[in-house]
Amino acid sequence: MANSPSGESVTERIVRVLETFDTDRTVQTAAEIGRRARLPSSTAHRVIADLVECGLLERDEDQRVCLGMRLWELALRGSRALHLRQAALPFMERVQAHIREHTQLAVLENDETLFIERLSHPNAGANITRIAGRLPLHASSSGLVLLAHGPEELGERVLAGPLEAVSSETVTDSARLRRVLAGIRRDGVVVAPGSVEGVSTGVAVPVRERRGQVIAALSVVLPREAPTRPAIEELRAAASGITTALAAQRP
Amino acid sequence: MANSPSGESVTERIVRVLETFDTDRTVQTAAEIGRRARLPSSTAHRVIADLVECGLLERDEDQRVCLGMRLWELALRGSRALHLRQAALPFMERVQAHIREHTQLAVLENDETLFIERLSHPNAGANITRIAGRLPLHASSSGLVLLAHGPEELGERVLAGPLEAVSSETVTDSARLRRVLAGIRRDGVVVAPGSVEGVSTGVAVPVRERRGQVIAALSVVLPREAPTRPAIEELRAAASGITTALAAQRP
DNA sequence: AAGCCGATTCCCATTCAACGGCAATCGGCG
DNA sequence: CGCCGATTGCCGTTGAATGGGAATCGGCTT
Repeated sequence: MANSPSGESVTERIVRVLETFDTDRTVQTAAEIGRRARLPSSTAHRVIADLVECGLLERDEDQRVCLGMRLWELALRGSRALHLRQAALPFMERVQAHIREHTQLAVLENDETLFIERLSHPNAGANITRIAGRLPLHASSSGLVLLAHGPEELGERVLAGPLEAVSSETVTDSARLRRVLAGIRRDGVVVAPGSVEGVSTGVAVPVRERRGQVIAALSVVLPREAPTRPAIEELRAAASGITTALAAQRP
Repeated sequence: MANSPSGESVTERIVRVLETFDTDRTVQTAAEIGRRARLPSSTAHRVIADLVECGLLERDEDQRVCLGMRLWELALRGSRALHLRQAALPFMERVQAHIREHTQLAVLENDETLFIERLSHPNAGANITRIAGRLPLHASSSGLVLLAHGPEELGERVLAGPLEAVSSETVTDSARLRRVLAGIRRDGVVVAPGSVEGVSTGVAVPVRERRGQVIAALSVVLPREAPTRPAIEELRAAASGITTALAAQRP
C-alpha cells in the first residue's frame, strides 16, 4: 500500500499529519504540518484539504489547521480507553479526595506508558504526566507496574534495550530493574521515589479486569517525603473497585 | 480524490470504517465492518489491515478488530476538546458535589450537540447523554444554549429544517423555539423540562471564552420536579470559573 | 511604492498503488 | 462430513494520487 514514489500509504501519511499535533501545537499552518510530516508542499496541502473535508481536521477563521471535533468523537466513542476511564473515574475521585495530589490512570501502549486520565489538586506539586502523554515504562511508577505484569517478551525487550534516565534517579541498571519488577509482582505495589522527578514519589498499583489480567495502572504522585502508607491503601481499594465496576458493566 | 470506481477517497473510507464503532460496538469482525461501511469485502480487509498496521485499529487475541489506543492518543493530545475539558473539570466537580445528579459539558459540532464530558452521581436518575454522544440542538438544554448563541445562519437552518421530537415534550414548533432562544439570550440560562426525557429537566448555561464568545454549554439533568434555582446558581458560578481558567492557561 | 519571502493555489504528465472480482482456504457448527 | 461465513490470496485494469513547477496571494520590510 503506497501510492507514492516515496513508498508511503495514504494511511501512514494521515497518521504522520496527525502526529504533528500535540499539547503545545494545537494549531498549525498547512506548510508547517507539511514540513513536520516530511511531505512535499503540494502533497501536504492536498492531504490536509482532504482531511478537512472529512472533518478530521478543521480550519480556524484564519485558514490555520487544528484537530477536528469529529476526530475526537470517532476516536472516543467505542474506545476501550473511554470504557476504562468511565469505570475508573469515580474511584479516582475518591482517591483524589483523600490524597489531594495527583491521581493517574495509565495503560501499556507500544512499549510505553500512556496516561489516559489524570486528576490534580490545585495546590499539588510537580507532575509532568499529561493525559494522552507518554513516559518510558521503566521510569514512571505506573510503567513499572505495567511492565511487571506485561508479557514476558516485553520485559526482555525492555531489559535488553537501553534504559534511558528520565531523572538522575531513574532505575537504569537492568539487574536492579529486574529486582524492582519482582518486588512489584510480590507486593502488588511499587513506590518509586524520584524516578521521574527528583522532588516527587510515584506510587502505583495494578488494575485488573475480572479474569485477573492487568489492564492498567493506577498511581498517585506525592511530594518526595510524604508518607506513602495512606496512598497505598487508597490505591488498592480503588483498583479493586474498578475491577468490580468493569465486571458489572459487562456481564 | 477518489481512487475507486465508486468515487471515494481513502480518507472517506477510513472515516466510514471508524464510524462503524460506537459505545455498543466496541469490537467487530472485519467482514462486519466492511458491511456496515459499505465496502467490498476484499477492500474492507485490505483497508483494515492497513489501519491496524498504523495502529489506528487493533486486533484482539481472536483477530477481531477494535479502535486502537494510538487513535485515541492522536485524537486527544492537541485537541481543543481536551483543553476545554481540563479547564472545566474542577468546576464540574464542584457542581457535581452540590447537585449530585448529572453534570455535562457540550459543544456545537456539525449542527448537533456533542457531549465532551459527563459526571454522574451513582444514585442519579435517567440520562441518555454519553461522552462523545450527540443530540439534536433543539432538544437538549445544552443544545438550546449553543443554538441561541451560535451563528445566525445556523439558527435559520435549524428553524427551517424539520424539528424532530426526541420526547413528547420536545419543542418542535419553530415559533415557540424562536421564543425559547430569545429567552436564553435574555436570561443566560435555559430550563428545559422533559424535552429529552419526560422524567427529567435539563438546565444549561453558556460557557464563554475570554472574548465573550460562547464555546460550550454546561448543563445538569435533574429529576423532573426538583428545584432548579440552586442548579442555576451553581452552573453560573462554574461557567464563569471556566472562563477565567481558560484565560489563565493561555495568556 | 516597490520588493521580498513564505504560504497557498493551480496545473498537468506520469505511474504505480489501489481496486475489486474471483477463487481458494480456513474454521466453527450441526 | 458438509455447510456457510470469514478470511486470505491472486491479478489485470485503471485512474487517483503524486509532486514538480509556476502563478498568485498577502504580510512585512526597506
